[in-house]
Amino acid sequence: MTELIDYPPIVKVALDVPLRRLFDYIVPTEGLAPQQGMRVRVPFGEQTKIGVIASCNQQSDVPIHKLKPLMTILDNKPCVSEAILRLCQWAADYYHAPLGTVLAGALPKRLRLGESLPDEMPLTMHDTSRSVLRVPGHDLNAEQKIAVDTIIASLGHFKAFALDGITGSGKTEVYLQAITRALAQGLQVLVLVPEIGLTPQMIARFTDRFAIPITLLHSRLTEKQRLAHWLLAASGAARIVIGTRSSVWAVMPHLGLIIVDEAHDSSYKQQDGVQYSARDVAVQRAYQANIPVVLGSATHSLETLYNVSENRFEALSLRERAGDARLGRFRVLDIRNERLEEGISTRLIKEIATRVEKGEQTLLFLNRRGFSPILICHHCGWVVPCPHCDSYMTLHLSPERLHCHHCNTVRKKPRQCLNCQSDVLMPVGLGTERIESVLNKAFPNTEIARIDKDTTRKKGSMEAYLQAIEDTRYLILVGTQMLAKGHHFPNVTLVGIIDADSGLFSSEFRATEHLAQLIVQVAGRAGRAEKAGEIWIQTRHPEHPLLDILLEKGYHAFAQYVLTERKQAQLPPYTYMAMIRIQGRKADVLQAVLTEAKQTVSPENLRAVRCLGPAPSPMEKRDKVYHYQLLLWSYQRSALHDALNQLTHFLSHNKSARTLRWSVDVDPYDTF
DNA sequence: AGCACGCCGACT
DNA sequence: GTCGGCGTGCTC
Repeated sequence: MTELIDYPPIVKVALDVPLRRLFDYIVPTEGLAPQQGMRVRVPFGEQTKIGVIASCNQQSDVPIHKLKPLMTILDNKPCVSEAILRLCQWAADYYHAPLGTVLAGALPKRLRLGESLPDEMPLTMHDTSRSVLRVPGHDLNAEQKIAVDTIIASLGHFKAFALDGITGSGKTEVYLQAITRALAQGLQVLVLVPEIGLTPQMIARFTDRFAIPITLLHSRLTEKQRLAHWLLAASGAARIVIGTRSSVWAVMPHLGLIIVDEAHDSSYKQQDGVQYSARDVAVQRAYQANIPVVLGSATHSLETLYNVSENRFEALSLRERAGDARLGRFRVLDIRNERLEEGISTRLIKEIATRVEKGEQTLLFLNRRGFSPILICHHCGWVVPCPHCDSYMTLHLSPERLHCHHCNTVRKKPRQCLNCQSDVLMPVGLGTERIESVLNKAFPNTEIARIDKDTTRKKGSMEAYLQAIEDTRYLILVGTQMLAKGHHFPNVTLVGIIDADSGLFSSEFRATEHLAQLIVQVAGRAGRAEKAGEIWIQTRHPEHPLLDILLEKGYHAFAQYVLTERKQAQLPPYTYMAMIRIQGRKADVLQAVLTEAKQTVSPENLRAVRCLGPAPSPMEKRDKVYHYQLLLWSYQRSALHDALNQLTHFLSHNKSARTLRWSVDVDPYDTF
């Protein structure tokens, strides 16, 4: 036993390396006492790294001669609070990610790089006697009042709410009044939004209402600003924090309420690195902190609606449309055998023309940018491929080029077919640019705005477009679904969904859900009091049951129908799904590694977990790299979890797998 | 992920 | 001769 007594104090440190374990270091006798959540600088191989102490005063499994002493303890009090460390530990476990990587995503870059915390944190303001309100709230209708009262009554304990409110139903007013009460109790409030640039109207409502500063956390901040704002939240001085995805990790010592606005939005799912869902992490955070969380949306995800039906979440409904807003009318436009002008039916062109004459705006959606997805030889059928991917190059017109949307390769548009030297190369298929050009021909004297990734790349250009649209400087707007997020366009009286069929017949299992969300979102965003908008949907399947249910009975009936389909197909939310993705330069190696990995899952686990693959990803080769995947799903979360543990264990230790890139995606958003 | 080490090919 | 390609191994 003497060696136990003589064993020096050690700390377990989480480092941002792709190794799913902690590293033990000897604590030098000099200096400050280490505590959980403090940052340390440690030697690591030939380098030094900054990590976070995950635990203290523990035994090490590593022989003492292999342990190195840590270099410095960077903090004199924990930089990561106990609550956030616990949340990160949960996430590391749930998403099968290294704790150090999760923690790295939770900290501002400057803290990750070792910048010291200020000695004196800003003093915390807890003057609850002073009013936090600049102006009193609006009068509430009956449903709003129930919602606010229910949320307020749950302050102080865990409860998850699905606040269901169409645009204009007064969801934001419910947030504001619930927040007012939380602030009056001296609590901090965290508001998550999909993209800060798309919510200027909401932020304006907050700053107009509250006399206290609103602290923002989003990607457009400089690192210096981000650190300052983060510190305000961590000190408790910031009472209201509005932020995007990664703000779900912000240290907030007096957190009392979390709101996730537009909770169905896909931008809450991180698609690289640790593939977490900020919506789900927010619910877990509320659970751990024993506080309420409100998920707000007009088109809740099927997961959320399922949680409501299972009584895990409580539904709060705002069905009345407050004030002057009116929901648009739907029209299904059967385009079978119709003459199409570059994808747009003459009927839709005519409808646009009547709006243009009246000076009203039209909004057209197509979820593909560029001019045309392929360029094909009219004589031999040759299509211009991407040299690095298993895909074809998208034709763009201004500037004229071929562009691969998967690896960003750009090349000149060829004059002739490289196969048969024919000079008849035809663009096939639709993109936003093509829609724009046909409308320019049809409406030569009308201003047309195209809004997609190509036209809004520059900082502030989206905001500029939104302002110009509000000022009716454009009568026709063409865009991808980024145009559908967050804005209300009162002068828009016509919305066109150019291609509903690509959503109805996609191989992605969430495609119909996303199409329905888009349709309902745009229906709520267009129109005003005296003139409700019309939503025209072009399809070759006007009798499609999903379209019929959505338009006749609404999103909820649609959601129930799709849920029964998901149940029959054994898909989420009835089953739990995960995806292992692996990337490398040799397809056969990827296939072999995943095959071997799959074989290591124990038989008792495989009985409860279904495993599909290994298979090449939908686009096998992307940017010179091959992608393979293993799809797993189970009725039992724990069985899936165990299988993932076995797989990640194998991949971490297997010789050929260690040199490859691989990732785990729990609750994948798509199977791509 | 980084970084070192080590073994083969084509260049000042 | 050696510079540098990337396969292999390791990080408390």
